[in-house]
Amino acid sequence: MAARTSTKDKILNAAEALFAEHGFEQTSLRQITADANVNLASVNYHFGSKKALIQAVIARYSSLFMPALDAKLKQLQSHPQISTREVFDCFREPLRELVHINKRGPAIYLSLLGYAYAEIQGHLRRFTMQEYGDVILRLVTLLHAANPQLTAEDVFWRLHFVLGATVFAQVSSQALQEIAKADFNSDVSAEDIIDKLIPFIAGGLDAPHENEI
Amino acid sequence: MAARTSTKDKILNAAEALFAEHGFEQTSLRQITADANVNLASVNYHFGSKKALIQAVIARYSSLFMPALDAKLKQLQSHPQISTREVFDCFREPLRELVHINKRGPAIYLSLLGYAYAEIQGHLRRFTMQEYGDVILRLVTLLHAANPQLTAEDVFWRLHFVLGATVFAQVSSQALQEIAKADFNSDVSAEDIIDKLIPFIAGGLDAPHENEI
DNA sequence: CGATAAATTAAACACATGTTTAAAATTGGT
DNA sequence: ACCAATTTTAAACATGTGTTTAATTTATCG
Repeated sequence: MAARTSTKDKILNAAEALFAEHGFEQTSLRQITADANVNLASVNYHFGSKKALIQAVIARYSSLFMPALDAKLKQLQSHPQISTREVFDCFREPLRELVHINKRGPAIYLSLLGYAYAEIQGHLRRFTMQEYGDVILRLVTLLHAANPQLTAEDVFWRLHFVLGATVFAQVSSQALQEIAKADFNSDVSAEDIIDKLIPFIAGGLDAPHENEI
Repeated sequence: MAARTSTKDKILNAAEALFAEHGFEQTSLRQITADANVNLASVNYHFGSKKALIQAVIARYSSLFMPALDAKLKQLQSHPQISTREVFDCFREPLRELVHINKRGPAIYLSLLGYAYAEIQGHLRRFTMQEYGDVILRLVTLLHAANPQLTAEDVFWRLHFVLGATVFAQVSSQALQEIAKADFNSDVSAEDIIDKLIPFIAGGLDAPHENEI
């Protein structure tokens, strides 16, 4: 037997790589099945539809990441004093654990989240929100505890700015890495980007509120 | 004559609204021409191709925005002391001026930039960079002057985090506005979002550099 | 007006997409 | 080894896409 991995897994592996690089809608089933060395019709046989495949790809990561993040957040919750930085550091290890799914798992998952958030009209976002809404709630609560000077609404908005900076950086990471290589002669990995990102988003979240210019 | 505006402008107006909402690839010429009350073939007649239409839509905004931004930046350049906040405030008025193209011009332009940056493989980004590269350079230089404690590379990365937070917030602004309305009973306009955004990105850019966790 | 150019139109084109079908191949259990 | 269930396969399907064509209409101007 030449193929050790099942057809289903071959599809998932090929799909997540292509989805992370080009987005969901821009990736065709023919590209996926060609990369996976698998027949075109097997996607619909094993998953039912392309939409279901997309959800399966994301679910495989979320089901690993979200509980791990939740555990970290719960642990932090018992602390008497909480800083924004500590909250975001909770993401680091659960993200790293995603290498068990794929060597580039952390970057892939963030890209997937970005596309899921931006592309499909609320569909995947709503799915994630109702599946892991309690994790998000805990996250917002902790951030609010770390920044009592902000209103709950300000925390909400800044959290989404954070999400934007993160997924955008990840989605366009390849192009940015090339530019950085050309302009600064520096090699930055996906993890290096996260290291650069965390001080930025922590600083943004901690910024004082201002009413007008 | 029922139509005062030319076919070319009707196409541009319909296209930019659809592009800003759904992205370039997700918007079909048939949607555009239907919204514009115009024949399908007229797009290729007036613009040559869909790609050329996309560039024309963006160019109409950039040719107004970029010189205005550049003027503001030049003006700031003569100041003896420069803060990050002052640099970003340079964006405010040029953005507002875009209402002369469209009432929702500022939001549309930011969305267009977001899709241009994320969707097409470097094509539009490279176009913008070589057309307005000097403006970008002036921007980076000023940000570096405002943050001499950072390396040039750190400024580069943080600037792209800023760009990510901005376009992401704008692209998903509609969904976020609805959530904010439901959760906090607040009405926030596109301009309100920018008001919330600027302290955040200034705080992120001013954050101290850190080597490791 | 009348002729020349410009613009609009309906139709077709060539191609890519997700999905379905029905036959063939493979597998698993007794 | 056999039969039944599962899986794989090639082909077709229906639909949507950007683009082109050729005919018609509208505008321009001597």
